[in-house]
Amino acid sequence: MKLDALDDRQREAAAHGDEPLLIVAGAGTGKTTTLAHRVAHLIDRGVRPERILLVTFARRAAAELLRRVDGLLNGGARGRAASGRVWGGTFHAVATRLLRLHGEHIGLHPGFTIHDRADSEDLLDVLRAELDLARGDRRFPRKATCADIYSRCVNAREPLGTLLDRGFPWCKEHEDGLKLLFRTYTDRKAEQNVLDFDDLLVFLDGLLADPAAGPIVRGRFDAVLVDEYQDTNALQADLLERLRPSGRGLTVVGDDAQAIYSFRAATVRNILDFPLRYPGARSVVLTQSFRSTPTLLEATNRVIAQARERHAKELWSARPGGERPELVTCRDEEQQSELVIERVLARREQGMDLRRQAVLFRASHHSAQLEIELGRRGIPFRKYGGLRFLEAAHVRDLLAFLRLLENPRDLVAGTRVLSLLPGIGPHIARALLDPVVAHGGFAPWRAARPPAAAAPRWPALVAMCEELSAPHGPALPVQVHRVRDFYAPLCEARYDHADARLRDLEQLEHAAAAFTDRSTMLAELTLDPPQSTQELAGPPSLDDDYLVLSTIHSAKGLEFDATYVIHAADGNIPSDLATGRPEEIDEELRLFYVALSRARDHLTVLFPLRWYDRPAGVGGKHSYAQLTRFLPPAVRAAFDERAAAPEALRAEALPTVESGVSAEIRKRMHDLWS
DNA sequence: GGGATGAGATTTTTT
DNA sequence: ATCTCATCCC
Repeated sequence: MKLDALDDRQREAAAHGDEPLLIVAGAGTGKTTTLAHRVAHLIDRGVRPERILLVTFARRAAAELLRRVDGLLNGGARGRAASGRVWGGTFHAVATRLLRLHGEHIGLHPGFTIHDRADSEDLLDVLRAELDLARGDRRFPRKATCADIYSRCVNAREPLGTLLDRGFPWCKEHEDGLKLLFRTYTDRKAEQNVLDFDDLLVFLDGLLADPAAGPIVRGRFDAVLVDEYQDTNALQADLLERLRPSGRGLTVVGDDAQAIYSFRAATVRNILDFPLRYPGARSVVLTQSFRSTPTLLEATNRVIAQARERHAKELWSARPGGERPELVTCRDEEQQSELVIERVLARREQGMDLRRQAVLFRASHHSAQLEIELGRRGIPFRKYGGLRFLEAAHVRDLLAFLRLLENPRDLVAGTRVLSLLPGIGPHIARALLDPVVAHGGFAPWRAARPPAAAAPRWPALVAMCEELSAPHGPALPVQVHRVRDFYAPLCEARYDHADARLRDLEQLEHAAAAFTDRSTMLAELTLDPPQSTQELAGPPSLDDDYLVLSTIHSAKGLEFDATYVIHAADGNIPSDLATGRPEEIDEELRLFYVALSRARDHLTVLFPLRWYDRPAGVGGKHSYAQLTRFLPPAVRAAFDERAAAPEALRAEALPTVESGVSAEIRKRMHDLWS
């Protein structure tokens, strides 16, 4: 195994022995390369690939890493199939696999279905109504807030009371109601053989803690490697300790300067305290950037230096100088889009593919105007983050059918399916589902009497459910096809643009062929949802070129030759919704840093002066924005500043010079109070 | 009890 | 613009 492609520190990390290892890897310092070499090195030293567990933040990251491991090992016979044998995936995906294999040891039926966030919210909503919590003069938290609170308690391992005090003071008065709700929620999931995202981690933790089963699961692995460790939460850190109690064989990689998932209960303490948790741990810090030019690093180093709490580390680069980053002030959003498109096309002219360029933004809707403009000009793009394929109602409908077939006791899925029929709402759905839950199959429906409006479609539904839930039913694409046929008229009756929606479902039918079975398909779609319809259709071909649009969160770990960070106005970055506490502002700063540090050669930060608060309606309410607080003069000095159209700015956007009259009026108003 | 309608509040990031 | 909740009619 050759490690000479690495620099000294990378090599030290890759070839490190068994003791716990922390790799602090700044942006672009070759983290993936190092991790790939470490995995290859382990295999080369005789560790069997199937005894290596590689936990990444997204499945794509695991696949990419293992591809590189294969590349490194290609010479030796042992490595040939490494990518297929190493355990790779997110915490949640790995937990699903282990629980299906070993969950029965702790009384978990392996046929469980998984509720995603929206399903959890639906169930909480039903229970909130059932428990009559919405009664009373004080408004009970909405379902999304309830789900948020629940999830944070579980992932941060924090009692409800203190969590409410710190994060949700306005919900404190409902503490008892929330406790009751969460108790009921837990019981109901158990009855339905359903696990939510958090349960996957909780039950794996329980499995590992079990005196009989724990050693068996632990014994499967010799090495555990975790990427993006700065974005793990307390529960995940405990899970790792259960997996490697002494820390031997454990490698974690991350960068505290890029911790951006505290809203999901991630805590930067995990990476900061790793050496305390595992005494004798080796720490390796990577600071040489192989990505950005020194001129860009000069700017990004200054940005992150503003963080209140951090491990100081200056990134440096051996690359030649390069172009200074630009900060461009625009009149408004339209001009910002103009400018981005102009730059993007100019760079494409010079030979830089669209996919080497990315537009990044804080919130998903920040790209709406740009998307329209790109569409108008026929410039292909792919958007990552924000509303995704799986969140569309028609896709959720179809998957609810499949989940009900997989697990007839899944009441959330069942309610969704039955409510599609005319005349059936939550109450009747519940009455029809109860006997199915008791029986564990659809036979009770043969004799059921649905309301008259639903009666014509009923026999077809029952026949379909019985046929497709049978142990040796038809092939998966055929199943999806059958469901789609049944669903089509319901979809047309219910939604606008039904034809476009049904085309999406056709895509889903094609995609179904790639999965071994229905259970796998459901789990994989839930745990790693396709970002778009295009992505579901398959990986883009090589000659397929498109501009990347992405939320900053979804751009984590990626790099581009040129990046454009749009809407760099205070209120957007940092988000107005996250400026309450100093820690929140620090996280927004790290988020801005993540955005800026994606660039290899060219970086443009854009700031539109005029900002529409609401999607432009009649009259278009707007206000004038301030530049993000993260670019004070001392930091801006590392940027080239320019205004997109100075004359336009003078004309309407900067009414700062007061006339003598207004000064006089102000003085009078002032004197009024003295 | 289902479903349409309208008023009022809320609006980030995602496994 | 979208979600949530209350009201009213079938």
